[in-house]
Amino acid sequence: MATTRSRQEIDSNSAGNRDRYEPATFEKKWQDRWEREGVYKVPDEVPGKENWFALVMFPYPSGELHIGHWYQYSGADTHARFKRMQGYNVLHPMGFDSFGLPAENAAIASNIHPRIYTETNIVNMRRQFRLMGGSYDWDRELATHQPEYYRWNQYLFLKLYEAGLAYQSRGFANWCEGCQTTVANEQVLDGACERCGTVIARREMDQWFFKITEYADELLQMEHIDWPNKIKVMQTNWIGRSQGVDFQFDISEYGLAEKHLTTFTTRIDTVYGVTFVVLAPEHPLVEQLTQPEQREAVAEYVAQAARTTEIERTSTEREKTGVPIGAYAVNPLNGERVPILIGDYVLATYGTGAVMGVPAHDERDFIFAKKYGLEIRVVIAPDGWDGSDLDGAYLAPGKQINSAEFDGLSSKEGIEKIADKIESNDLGNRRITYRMRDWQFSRQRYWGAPIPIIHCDDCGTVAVPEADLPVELPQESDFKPTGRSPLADDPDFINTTCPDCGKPARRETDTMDTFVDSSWYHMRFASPQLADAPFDADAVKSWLPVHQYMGGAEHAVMHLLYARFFTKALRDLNMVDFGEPYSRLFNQGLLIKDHQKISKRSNPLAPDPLIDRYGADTIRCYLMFLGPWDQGGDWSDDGLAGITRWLNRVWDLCVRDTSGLSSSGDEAAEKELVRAAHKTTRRAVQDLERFKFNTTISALMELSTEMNRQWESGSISASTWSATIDRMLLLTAPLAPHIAEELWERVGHSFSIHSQSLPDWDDDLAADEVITVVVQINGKVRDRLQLVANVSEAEAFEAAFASDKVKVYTDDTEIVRRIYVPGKLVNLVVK
RNA sequence: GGGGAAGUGGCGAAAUGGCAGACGCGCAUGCCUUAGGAGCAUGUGUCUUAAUCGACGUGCGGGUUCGAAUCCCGCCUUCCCCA
Repeated sequence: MATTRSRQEIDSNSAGNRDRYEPATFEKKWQDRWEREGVYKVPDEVPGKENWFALVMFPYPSGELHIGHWYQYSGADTHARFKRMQGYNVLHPMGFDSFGLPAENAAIASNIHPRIYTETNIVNMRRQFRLMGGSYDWDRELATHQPEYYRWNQYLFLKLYEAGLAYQSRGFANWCEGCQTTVANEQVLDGACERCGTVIARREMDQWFFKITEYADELLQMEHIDWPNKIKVMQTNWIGRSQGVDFQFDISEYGLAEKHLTTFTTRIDTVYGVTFVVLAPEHPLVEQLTQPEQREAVAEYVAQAARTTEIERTSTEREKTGVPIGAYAVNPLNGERVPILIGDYVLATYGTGAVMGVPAHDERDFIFAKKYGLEIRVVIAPDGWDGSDLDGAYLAPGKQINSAEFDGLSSKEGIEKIADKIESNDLGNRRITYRMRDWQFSRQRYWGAPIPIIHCDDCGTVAVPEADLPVELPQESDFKPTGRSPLADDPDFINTTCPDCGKPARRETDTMDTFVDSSWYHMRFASPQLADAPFDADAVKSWLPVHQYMGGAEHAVMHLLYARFFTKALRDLNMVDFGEPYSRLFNQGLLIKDHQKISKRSNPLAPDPLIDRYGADTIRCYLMFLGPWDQGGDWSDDGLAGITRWLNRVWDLCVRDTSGLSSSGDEAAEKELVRAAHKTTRRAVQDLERFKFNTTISALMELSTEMNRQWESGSISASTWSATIDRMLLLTAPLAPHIAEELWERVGHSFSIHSQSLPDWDDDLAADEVITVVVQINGKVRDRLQLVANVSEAEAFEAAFASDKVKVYTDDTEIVRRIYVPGKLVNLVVK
């Protein structure tokens, strides 16, 4: 330091030791003192204060906070600080989502044990969160890879398992070759792995599921939560509720055990238009129904379908293919015998894996029928249809024709009446299906919470007794992925005894999806150190549900859906008394740089050098000033100067020598300054509440300009000046916590500004005395009048007619209408 | 293909039925300075003008209204989600 003088030191020396804003000289000092004095420590209850749980989605410990993290976390911190200064008892905790593939893959790449890698990263990121000036209560920090945390993951799993909400089942799972594990449907984007982009394959294996579908209908109820509509729409679409009918075709002629072939349709009104039936290639009856002469073609097609991804199979662009299997099914409503085909656009996992082919009224069936020369029979007549062939499938409602006794009904009535007939004749049932599948949460990887299950040859699947939790991850396992869980190759881990019969047994070796960890972490924050339960009932009552949740929209149908499910399940187990985890949700936008998402791997921008150069407050404010927080922004260094200048100006205003100010200033000037202060307070408080940090900063910039102007006029009293300084600092504190604290001390107040209340505003003091009334002629602005604030309508018109600029347009014309908007505008409509 | 969000100066943006472009960047001119990646002042949508006045102006085209960036309809473009 003695030899390398900073630019700012040189500046201040050459400027005659002027007192300048040098964040490096005090930011750390305040961070240390906030921590030492526990400014952000929060007890569960404070008399006279309402609790406010401000939760921001916790990060993966990837190693470095990048500027995108800063964007997310400084906005959330600003809002939490705002709420604290509004008088709430604010819980704003931080933790680490420290299990999972990113840490594990990075650890493998650098050949370090995932635990060492993760914990090293956490140390660094905790340091960086401090540099940012986050108002976290570090006593409540949690990390999901710690046995103290994941034992409760295992505990909650057991509770769900006992309640029948977790189960193991064999079936086709989404296999990611890149990640060497299965992933849930929610983690497949466009047929590829959400994490690594590898195309997902189908692989049949034993997997664990949570019965999220049991809550499908309740998950659709979102009127009572204050969430962005966008997220609600995405969840609704993901759940994909559709009402339809299971309808049974007769296949008894083949003498199989199964006498019926069940199809699912949402358009039972078109049932008289069925001219074929399509099965998914994986449908269990395909094998038995296929006739000898078709066997070869069918086998080939089934094999080919198995190699095709689900996304390809259902793509609307792709040609629909299929092969007949030589068998027929009888439509019991009209006795018609129609061919059965297999087609890969039918998925085994949706509905019943079989659909009735109605080419006249379904696009895919239409193309399919054209291609294979199948009959296209119209049963829903379009308006004014002349009986000629259709150019394409007719999907809209219409009138039933060719539909036996239902002819003449509207298709809407047809849906109900035909369903009634099917149910009363025992040919099928109304059924609701969902696009959403159960949540497949077992992973064949090392770095996750072991599923606490023991497999015994005699007793079957046995839950690990609660007293034996946690089932700890073995420290010394070879953690490299092999296609099955690395735990399966660790004899010390896998070999155990059955809790029921005591004979040798094997442990389950799959680990849990990390979304299990994050489905309840908000509850753990209420009592993070509790040793004998996942959470303390009283603490949960104090803090939950989360008042304000903040984070990215990319979790819409993953974390946010899973957490809602978990909360409802725990409610039904009488562990909590609410069904929604997050009462209010706000999604910040994405910060990009050079048209790319900022991430550690692809496009890093490290904040540490920026802080060295500009200070944490400058970076925080700059990020918040880019634009509305929910819209995201584009990082560039260009605009930083504006924030630097503003904070310099704030500094300069606060360190001025006020000894020359008089005890009574000029009345008009004082009024003007007070008005500016109250207006700014109103704007800032209202905008902070709505996460409009950019306009909050604009308002504060305007106030600092106005303060300087009034100072120059020399007619402000010492008391008004200092009251305005206080107001400005209090409003700046949530955004720029360090400079606000430093100046709060310098102007003579005691520690800490962050324990103060935000100032109130008085609408009367904020009101202008003179207002500008716009005069329009036929909607065009022709003059602007300066009038007293409480001007009457008559006076306003009188003033308007007196204006020479207006007279030009009103002479020799007839005024047909006059509009008056109080305090704002006069509009004269002339002819 | 379906659903959703958005489109405003050279740039980030503000205004959600009533003065378009607040605030900031950049730029220009001037002041201060040995110096400027510092500070201060003034100006800055386009056309026209010496300057005013005036005209035009919120992706494009229509509509509703005394009045539309804002509401409605159609189109184009970009982004997100789902196929």
